Amino acid sequence: MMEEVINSIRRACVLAQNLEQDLPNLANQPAMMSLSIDQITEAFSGAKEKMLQFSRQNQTSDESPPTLVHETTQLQPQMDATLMQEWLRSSHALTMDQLFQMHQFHAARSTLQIGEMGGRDGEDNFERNKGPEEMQGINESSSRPRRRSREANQEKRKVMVPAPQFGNTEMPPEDGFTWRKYGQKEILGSKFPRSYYRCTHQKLYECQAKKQVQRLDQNPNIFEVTYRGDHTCHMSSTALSSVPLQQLLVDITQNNSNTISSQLSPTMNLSLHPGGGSGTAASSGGASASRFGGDYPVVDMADAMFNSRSSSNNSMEFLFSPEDKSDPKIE
DNA sequence: GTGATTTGACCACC
DNA sequence: GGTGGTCAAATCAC
Repeated sequence: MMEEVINSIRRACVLAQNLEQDLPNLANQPAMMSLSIDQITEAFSGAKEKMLQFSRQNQTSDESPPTLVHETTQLQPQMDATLMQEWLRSSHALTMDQLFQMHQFHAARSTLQIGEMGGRDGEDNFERNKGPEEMQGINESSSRPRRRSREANQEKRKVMVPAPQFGNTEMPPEDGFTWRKYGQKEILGSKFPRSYYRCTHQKLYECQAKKQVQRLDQNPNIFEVTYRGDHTCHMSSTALSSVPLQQLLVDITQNNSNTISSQLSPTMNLSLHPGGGSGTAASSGGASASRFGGDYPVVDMADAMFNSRSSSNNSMEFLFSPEDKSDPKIE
């Protein structure tokens, strides 16, 4: 059963790889690109369905669940397959969005518009130009140049993230980047405060990526993470791209369904960032700066593929790198 | 000392 | 004027 899941994931990865290779050719063929994306999405969805099915089978057959996914389903009924599916879907949508961003970037910021997935150059440019504008504001006025742009509202990517069951449950699981908390605010109508994070390397790389984290009132075990802006700190060591594919595959092949559950516990993470990672914030008070433990195999693979900013054109190569000869099944 | 978090205040937007 | 997003001084942790 799990082999089917793995095979499905591999098929999806191959499709994604093909898509990336064809991106230059598909730049002027949105229909073809859309079709290709649909195929990849379906492939990942198929794998996800099988994985959930497999997980459910394990759950029903195992009376003494050793995995957190079982504990999760017991402790939080709302965190069922549907919710997980929705979360996976949202995460998936994010990665496809970023794939298009990548493509658009390499298309020399062409005027190509790909529906709602594209058209984010405006914000990017705005964000990158914001610095000087703010400096202008400082010069022109003694008051602090504080601007909440409408553009900032244009691109919001929401992801539902389950809260860890152990360790610091006040923090959402890590997402491959290091974040620095810069604010927290009580939100009207919400029981839980909203936390505001910016990229740790905002200054160093002028990275304008931000995220907001808020627990859902209905289900405190779920974080709603809203991402805004793009990471321009892709050359930093904070990118998930440093995660070797082998390790991700190991997560899948060795941990199978358990990986879905163990991701809920950052304390049980596999070591995805040798050397302790670069998250200086993570080492300070163990608070906001965070990283994924890397135990979301499918999601991580997708994120790794599409979120990777490690290189402008080798986000797939890091998954299917020449060094990755250990798994000849991947072609 | 350095860097992250906390938190009250400020400010833009509706 | 209310609300949400951000700033920045104070504080904390290493």
